[in-house]
This record gives sequence, structure tokens and C-alpha cells, in this order.
Amino acid sequence: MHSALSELEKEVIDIFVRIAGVLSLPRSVGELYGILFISSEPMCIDDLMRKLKISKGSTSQGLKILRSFGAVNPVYMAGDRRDFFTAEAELRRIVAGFVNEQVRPQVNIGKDRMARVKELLEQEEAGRKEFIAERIERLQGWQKRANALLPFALNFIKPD
Amino acid sequence: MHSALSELEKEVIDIFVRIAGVLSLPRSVGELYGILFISSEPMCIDDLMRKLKISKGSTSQGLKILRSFGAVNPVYMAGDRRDFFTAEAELRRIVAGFVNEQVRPQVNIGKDRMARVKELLEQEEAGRKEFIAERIERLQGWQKRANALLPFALNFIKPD
DNA sequence: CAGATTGTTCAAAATTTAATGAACAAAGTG
DNA sequence: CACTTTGTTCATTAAATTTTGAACAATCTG
Repeated sequence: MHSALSELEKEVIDIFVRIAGVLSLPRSVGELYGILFISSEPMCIDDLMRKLKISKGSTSQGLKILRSFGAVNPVYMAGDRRDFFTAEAELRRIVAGFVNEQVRPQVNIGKDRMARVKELLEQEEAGRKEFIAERIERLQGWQKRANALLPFALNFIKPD
Repeated sequence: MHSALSELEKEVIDIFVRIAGVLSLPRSVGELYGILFISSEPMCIDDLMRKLKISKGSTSQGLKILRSFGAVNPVYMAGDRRDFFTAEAELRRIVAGFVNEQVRPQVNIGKDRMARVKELLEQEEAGRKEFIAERIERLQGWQKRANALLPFALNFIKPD
């Protein structure tokens, strides 16, 4: 079968499947990005399904996720009404998209939670209050530092 | 029941359960660290089981994971042969432990994989080789930048 | 507009991951 | 040394996540 994955393709896909795991993304998302990353030609859903041997549903959903943070670019192919995609290869864009779509929402939830914890602290009995207050302050310090690191890390990724 | 979790405890535990999720650690690990983090007193396995209403097995395994990267400190309690623990509250230590135990191994596997990909590249036909070579080089660039960021991020966490 | 093509959605199935608890090992105690 | 206490391991169970594929919607084509 001419659509089988080469050793090299498998190896590269494996790398991205691993990365997907770290980022808590489905395996299929890693596979999709991986195959697009080493394909010089844009691919459509059908190409991707056949190459990766995954279902149409997975392919469609996986591409949706990849588009959501700009890891994949739609490409117009003249005379073909199927949607084609290439991998976005500029790291800064992908990371920025990922941070905005997947990370920042989480961070904001963290802030709300923090506010609620501080309210609850007031109701605490005097004995424990001191210790707990210290811990909450510490936790808030961690949050601040994490937030400060984020923009720096983004800046760390220089243009290619 | 006097061992039920207070609202504040639940809220703090929720924060750490969330963090555990981001780090791909089991929920129970987040719960364990969370309850220890807001407890002024060291706790033993039995305390933890009862407080969190999780099994002995989960508690034992969870503590094992937390110890593996130094997120938890054993505490000697005179006249009690059970093992007691407190939460390590110095962020730098926890992050350093986590990076050494959970992150670096992955990064090294990544390096091996990269080497294999470069071997396979040689067998590629001339036409595609050029494009693929560019992609692999790019991927390697990403890896380098990620590796460079790690020590910086560690340094970013100043002593408390 | 009837039929074909393409992409999306979502309930059900398959897979993966985590939690449970009983069996076991280790170490203390009298 | 028999008995208790404590912690770990691991096969099984339970829960969470991912994938599948058929139904559907949207769009094109002649």
C-alpha cells in the first residue's frame, strides 16, 4: 500500500504524540500535526485518515483542536472543494495560540479560586488562621511568579 | 463526623487537583499534597485516608510519587511508628525535584529519538530530502530553545 | 433541485488510566 | 516467637478519556 507511513514519518509522529501527551491533548492530535509537519504537500481530511488510519470523526475533531490554537493553516487548493491543511511551523505562533486558548483560561479560574479561598480564610478560627494565612500567601506568591514567567517564556521564543 | 473536609480545605485541595491535572499526575496526588499543604500538623497514611476518603493503596502510591520529587517531607514523631508527612513548601525544591524526576528523562528520550530521525533522513530520496531536512532542523531548534528555557525557569524561582 | 461530496456532531464502543482492597512483607512488641 | 501494627504491591474494578462511525448538515454540481 502506497499510503503506509515510512519509518521516518512514524518516528516524527511519535515525537509529536509524546508532546501531545505532555500537553494533555489526544494522541490523534499529535499524529495529525506530526504527519502535516513532515509533509511538503497540504493534506485534506481524507489524506489524513488514510495515512494515519484513524476515523473521520477523530480527524475532524483533531483538526478543530489544532486550528483552535493555530497549529495548522487552511490552504486553498484551486479546483478542489475539500479543505487542505499545512502545519504551522513557526513555534512562536503555536505557543502563543496554545497559551491564549488552553492556558490562560485555566490561570483565570485559578485567580477566582484564590479569591474564594481568601474569603473562607476569614471564617477560620484564630488558632489555625495564622498558619493557613501564611500558606495562602505563599500559594499566591507561587501564582504570581508563574504568571510572571509566562510572558517571559513567550518572549524567549524568538522569531525564526 | 469530625474528619470531614472544611470548605476551605476543599477549595485548596481543588487548586492542587487542578495543578496535578496539568502535570499529568493522578487526582489523588493533588488531593494528598493539598491537604498536607494546609495542615499545620504532620499527617500519617491513616489520617490522609480518612480525611480524603481514598483507599490505602492510593494513599501509599500517591505519597510515593510525592516523595519521588520531594514534594513531601517525612517527619519523625516520637513514640509513634507510623510515617508522618508534611508538605514541602519551598517551591524551588519541588520544581527542581519534578524537573529532575519527571521532565529530564522525557527530554533525553526526545534526544535519542532525534538522533534516530536524523539517521533515517539519510535514506530519504533526494526530492523530499530537502524539505524534510529543513523540518528536522527546525524541530531541533525548538528542542534547543526548550532546553535553554528550563534552567532559566528554574533560576526564575527565587528562594522564599 | 436531485444527487453527490465534504465536514461535523454525538451516542456508543474501545481504550487508557486511576482507585480499590485484599494479600503480602517488614518491622515492632510483649 | 506469636501477634500486632504499618506500609506496599498488584490483580481487579471503576472511572475517565478517546475513538469510532453512522446520522446529519452544508455546500456544490450538472
